[in-house]
Amino acid sequence: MASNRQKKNPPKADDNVVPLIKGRRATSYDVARLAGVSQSAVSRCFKPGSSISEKMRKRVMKAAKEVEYQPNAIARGLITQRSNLVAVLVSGRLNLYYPEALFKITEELSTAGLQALLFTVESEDDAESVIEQAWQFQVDGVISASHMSQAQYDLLRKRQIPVVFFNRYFADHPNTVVYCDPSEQIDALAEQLAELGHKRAALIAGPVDNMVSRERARMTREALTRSGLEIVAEAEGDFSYESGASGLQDIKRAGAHPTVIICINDMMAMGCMDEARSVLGLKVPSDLSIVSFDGMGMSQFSSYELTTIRQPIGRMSEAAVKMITDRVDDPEQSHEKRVFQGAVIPGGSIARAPT
Amino acid sequence: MASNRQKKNPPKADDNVVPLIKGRRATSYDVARLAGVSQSAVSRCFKPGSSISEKMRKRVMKAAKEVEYQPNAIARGLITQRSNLVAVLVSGRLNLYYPEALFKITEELSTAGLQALLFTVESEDDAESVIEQAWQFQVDGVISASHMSQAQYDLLRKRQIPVVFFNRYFADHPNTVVYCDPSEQIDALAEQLAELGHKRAALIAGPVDNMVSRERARMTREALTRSGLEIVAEAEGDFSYESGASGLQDIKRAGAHPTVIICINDMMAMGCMDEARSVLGLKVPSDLSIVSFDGMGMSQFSSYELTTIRQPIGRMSEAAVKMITDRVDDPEQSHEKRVFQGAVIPGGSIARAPT
DNA sequence: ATTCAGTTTGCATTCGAATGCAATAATGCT
DNA sequence: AGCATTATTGCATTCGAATGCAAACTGAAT
Repeated sequence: MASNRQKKNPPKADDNVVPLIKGRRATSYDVARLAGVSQSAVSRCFKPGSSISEKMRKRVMKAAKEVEYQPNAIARGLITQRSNLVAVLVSGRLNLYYPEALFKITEELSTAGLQALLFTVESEDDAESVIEQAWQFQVDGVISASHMSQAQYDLLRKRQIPVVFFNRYFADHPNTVVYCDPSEQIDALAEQLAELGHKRAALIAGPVDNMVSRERARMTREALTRSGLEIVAEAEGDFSYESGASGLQDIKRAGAHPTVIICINDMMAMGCMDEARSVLGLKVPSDLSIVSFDGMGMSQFSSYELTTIRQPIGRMSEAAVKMITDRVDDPEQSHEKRVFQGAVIPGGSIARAPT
Repeated sequence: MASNRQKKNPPKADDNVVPLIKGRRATSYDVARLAGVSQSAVSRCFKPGSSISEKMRKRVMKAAKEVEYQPNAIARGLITQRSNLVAVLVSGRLNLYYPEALFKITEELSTAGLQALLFTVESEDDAESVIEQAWQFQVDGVISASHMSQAQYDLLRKRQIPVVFFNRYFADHPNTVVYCDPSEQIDALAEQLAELGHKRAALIAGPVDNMVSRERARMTREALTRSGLEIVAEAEGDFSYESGASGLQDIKRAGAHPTVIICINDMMAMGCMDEARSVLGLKVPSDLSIVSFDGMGMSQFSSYELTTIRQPIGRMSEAAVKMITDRVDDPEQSHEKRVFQGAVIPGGSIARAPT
C-alpha cells in the first residue's frame, strides 16, 4: 500500500490501474489516486473551511462521486478524538412519555451532526455497564433521561464527558440539566380547585427515588395546603397505568373520601380515572376530579381529556441538545440549568366538588 | 511516542516515569508500559480466545484496572472493520407502538455486544440521508422499522450491509424480514363476527404505501367476505388517533351503517371508539363493534379493552436482532423470513350485532 | 526579472488497537 | 540431558482520515 501512495509532486491520474473497488469500500486514497492528487487534498475537500482551490475541489468531488466515497467516520473519530456520538440514556418501561422526547432529541442531534447511541437503563447496574459501554465508544457526551447514581455521574465527569440531565438532577450538586417547573401551574390549579369547592384531596405520587416525581409531589402538597385543601390520603405509584388504578384502591381502602385526586403523571391518572369509572362506578369529573402532570398526547384522547400540566417536551429536547453540543465544543463551559414553565391543559377532568 | 515503545524483549515495568494519565485517557500502550509488557499482549488480554498465559493476563488486568483502561471501540473498529454499531431506523410520529419494539431491540443488541445507532425517518428524503449517515459510521447492519424505497435498499445491499426489515418488506424481492401474520386470527374473528349476527362491516385502513397496512387490509377484506360480511364502507387513515376518528366520520358521511368496524391498528381504533362514543353517542360494543390490530399496551386500558390481534413484539424484536447478528457474522447468510403468528386478545369491543 | 506575500498542495506522522509472523519460552517425551 | 512440540510473547504493520509543516505555486508589486 505504501508504494501505491504517490511519490513525487504531481501524481499522475490513474498511474495505478488496480481496480478501485473490489468488495472494499473506497477510501480517501482511492479517491486521491483516481483524481491524481494527494490523500490530504481529499481529506481537505471534506472538511469545511480548509484551504483548497475550487479547481481541486471539483476534481476531487468528481472522483469521489464516481466511487461513492464518503469519509469514514470511525477513522475520522480516531484522529480527531471526536466520535460525534452522543449516548442517550432512557428507561424503557417506566414512562411511555419519553419516546416523544427521544425522537425529538435524536432529530435535533442529527441536525447538529451528531448521532444518538441509544441505551436503555432499567436499574442502577444497567447504568453501570451502560456508562462503560458509552466510554468504550468514546461518546462525546451523554444525555440522560434515566436513573444515574451520584457515583456514576462523578465517573463521567472525571472522564471529562459532558452530561446533560433530562428531567432529573442532583439537587445538591452542580450539574447541567433541563427540566420543567410546574409550580406556578400547580398553584393555579390548586387555587381553581379551591374555588370549585374542593376541600379534600388525595395524591398519587411517583417513586420517591425519582427527583421529578418527588418535586412534583412536594409542590403539590404545598400548593394544596396553601389553597386550603386537606390532603386526606397519599398513595405511591411507579408511573404506570396499573399503579394509578391500584393507587386509587389504596386510597379508598384507607377510608379516605377525596373529591379530587392529583396524580404525579398522566399515565397513572388514566389508570386512576379508568378505575374510578369502571370499578368504583364514579363519574369523572362530577363525582371525582383528577389532575395530573405531563401532558402526553394520549392524555387528550376523548376518553380522558385530562386536566394536566404539560411539559414543553419539544423545547426541552432542543435545549438538551443545544446544551450538550455547547459542551462538546467547549468542555470548559460551565454548568447550566434550563428551566421551562409548564402550561395547564384545561381538559375536562375537573369540576365543582360534589356536595 | 515511537521511542517510548518498548525496545527489546523483556521491557521493564515503569522504565518510563511519564505520568500515564494527564487529561488523556489510558491507551493499551499506557497499560503495556505500566505492566512492563508489549501492547500486543494488552490487546490480546481484551480479546477472548487469544493465546495468553494466566500470569500475563493477571498482570495486565491489574495495570488496566489501575488506570481504568477500556479498549477504544473506535480504534478497534477501524482495524477490525467492524464497528459493532447497528443502525435502527424508526419512524417517529406514525406509530406509538414501535417504542416498545425499539427498546426491546436495543436491549437485545446490547446483549449481543452491539450498539443501536438510532435514526428517525419521516420521509423518503430522510431515509436517503440516514442511509448515508449510517454508511459513514460503518454500521455493521441495519434494522429498519421505517419506510425505505427499493433503490435505497438496493444501495445498502450493494454496499454489503445486511438489512433486516421489521414489519415491512418488499413482496417481489428477496429480503430478510420479520413480521406477523394475522391471517388466521382475522379469519377467526370474522367468523365470530358472523356468528354474532354482523352483516355490514366497515374498514379503516392505513396508508396504502405501507406494506403491513396493505396486507392487513387485504386479509381483512378476504376474511370478511369469506364469512359472509359485506364491506359497506372503507376509509383510509394514517395510523393516528385522529385519523381513526375522522375515518369513522367519513364512513358515516358516506351514509353507511356498519355494525362493526375493523381498524388496521389500535391507535385508530381508539380514535374511532372515542369518536363513536363521545361524538356520535354510540355505545361500544352494543351499538358498534370494533376490532383492530397490534395489541399495544394501551389498547387494554379499561376505557378501550379492544378486541385486537396482538403481534408478539418481544419475540419479533429478538428475532430481528438474531437475524441481524447472524448476518453480521456471516454476510453470505441467505435471506430469511420469520413470520410470527398473531394472537387474539378477546377484549370487550365486540358484541352481538344490534337489531 | 526579482522579490515577497499569500495560497495551495503534498509529505509524513498521528490516533489506538489488532494481527501475521517470527522469536522465544515452556512443556513433553525419549 | 537433548530434542521436538506447543504455547506465549513481541515486533512491525495495518486500518482511514486529519493536520503541522514545508515545498511549490500564484500573482502582484517593484
